[in-house]
Amino acid sequence: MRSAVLTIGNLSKATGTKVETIRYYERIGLLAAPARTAGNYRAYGKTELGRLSFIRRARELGFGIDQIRALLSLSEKKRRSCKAIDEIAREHLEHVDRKISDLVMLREVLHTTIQECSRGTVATCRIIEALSPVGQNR
Amino acid sequence: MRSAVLTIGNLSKATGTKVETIRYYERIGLLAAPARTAGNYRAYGKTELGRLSFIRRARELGFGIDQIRALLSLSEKKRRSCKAIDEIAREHLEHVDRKISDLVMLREVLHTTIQECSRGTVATCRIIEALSPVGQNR
DNA sequence: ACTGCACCCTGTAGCCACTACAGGGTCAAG
DNA sequence: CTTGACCCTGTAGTGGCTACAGGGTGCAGT
Repeated sequence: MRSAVLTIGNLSKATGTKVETIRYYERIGLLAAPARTAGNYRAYGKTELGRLSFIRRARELGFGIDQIRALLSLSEKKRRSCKAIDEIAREHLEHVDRKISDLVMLREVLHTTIQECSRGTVATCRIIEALSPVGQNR
Repeated sequence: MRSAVLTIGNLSKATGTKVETIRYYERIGLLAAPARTAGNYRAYGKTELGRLSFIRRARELGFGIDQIRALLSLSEKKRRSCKAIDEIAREHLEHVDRKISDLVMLREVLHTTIQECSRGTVATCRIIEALSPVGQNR
């Protein structure tokens, strides 16, 4: 039993990817079009399983499709320096850092606003007041 | 000079919203269709300026369109309790909190992975290794 | 009166990364 | 030989815009 053939459903379960998503990855060229069975079913092997697992892990880490494309292509050039890979990862880390600090600032404003809410009527609600332009709040 | 009439471009500048976005808000019913001039230009007044400012502030705080719809409708019922408003805001705060903690966890994994990178060749790159399924990394 | 330009109009398509059908075909178990 | 789980293609929808294309309007300068 060498490298069983996987249907799209098997591959889906094995990688935790929805069937539609796998077909989507094929459509956008992230996965190559696989061999087909007599009944026109997609037939996947270990190679595709590996590639899809890689993609999923990278997605979980928040990499974008184009970044993953680059990572995949770089990962095949084993003897090259991994400088380019490092750069993609660092760029992404910076992106995540920026996103976190944006959200933390937003959270502060939101939290403060909610804290100030008097639990009274809408007319005196500080949340609405915070959103309303000056002098429009009556 | 009582409440000058604003063109869509004026409203755009006054609120920092792109013209296309204003038209989009109209299309989805977040802004009412305004009066028109003889030449079929949209003619806005203070009311719309106020409403759009409100929407923009809420968007900056990350509220979704449907939440803003609810906030706008609630904000008109001045004598009601602001409980429902408080709830929307709290729900959104929770959402933001969850997003932050997800991103912080992700950041940790990413950061650790990058730290481990030996700056050698792709074959020994820890970033690629972290993404590769077990036993696929050679 | 004419020209040029900035602005406005509608309608449609694109972005990201999927997700969700509709309307059919295939395959294995009972 | 039927049932039901799976598979196929193709298209449209999600959120919240953004970007055209292909036209019309308004006003300042000449």
